[in-house]
Amino acid sequence: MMEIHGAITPLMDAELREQAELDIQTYDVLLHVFEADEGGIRMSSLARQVVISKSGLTTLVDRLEERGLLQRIPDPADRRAIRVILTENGDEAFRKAAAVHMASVERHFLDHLTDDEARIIATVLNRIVHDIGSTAEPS
Amino acid sequence: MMEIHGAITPLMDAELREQAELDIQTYDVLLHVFEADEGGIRMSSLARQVVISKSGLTTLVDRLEERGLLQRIPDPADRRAIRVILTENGDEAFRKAAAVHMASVERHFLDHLTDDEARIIATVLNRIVHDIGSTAEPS
DNA sequence: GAAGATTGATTCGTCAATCTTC
DNA sequence: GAAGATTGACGAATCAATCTTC
Repeated sequence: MMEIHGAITPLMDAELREQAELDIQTYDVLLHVFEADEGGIRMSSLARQVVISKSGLTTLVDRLEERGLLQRIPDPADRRAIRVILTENGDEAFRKAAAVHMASVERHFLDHLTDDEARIIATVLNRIVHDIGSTAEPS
Repeated sequence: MMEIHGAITPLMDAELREQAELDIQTYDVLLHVFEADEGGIRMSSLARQVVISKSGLTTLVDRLEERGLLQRIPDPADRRAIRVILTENGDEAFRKAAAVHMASVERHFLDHLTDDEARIIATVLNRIVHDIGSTAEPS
């Protein structure tokens, strides 16, 4: 699995860069902001969902805000917190990137599987995600 | 799969660091050097096998040579090339790390699968590795 | 005092350029 | 001129420390 991930990720990353001007890390961030919708999502919550540290997310959001894809807004309920939302441009860029990404996943992964295999893999992976989430919660 | 990888890799990386004083990247490099054995392996060949650039590998091997785990030796057949071999310490460190890593893989991954599922996944992943290797050979 | 977020120092990876050997 | 490897400049991620608000 490590090998697959190591082989496929660079391919998808390259395709996203070329066709959507986004790296895969950024795509992941935009995805979670997109899914949040309505009032956006907290920085700390976002940092937990993507594979990046809190401070790493700060600088990444800095860059995306400069590019006009994201916007920071104050949290109405907690003055310590900052919420992040997609701009018009960010929404557009994400939708375009999502199409590219879906095509990548299909071509590099799903096309190599039968339906039965895909079902089994989905089942297993979901189970592992669930198991890990419940047991090994690192500090 | 991205999610699993993002969740498991940090766990295994942390365990390797704590119990074997190696990060997962380094483990991967030592593994390939270990598998080469007898005369070692070329830097460029190693760079292709692990997920890292040529120059990134140079600096990583620099650090591992300073720690006394690896050693550079001239290639007897090609004076441009440099071969990398494990030192005694490197061999010992790798064997220890391998034990830790195997235990991690079992606990975080294999234990969540039935034998049938493991077989199917192995089959599928091998097929994908093979397919990718034959089609998308990036320049 | 703890949670949310940022900043600064350090570390490491990548890219382009360079040097040597084929 | 191409392949093997290294170097230096630059970008970005992590950790610890800091500031503000709860």
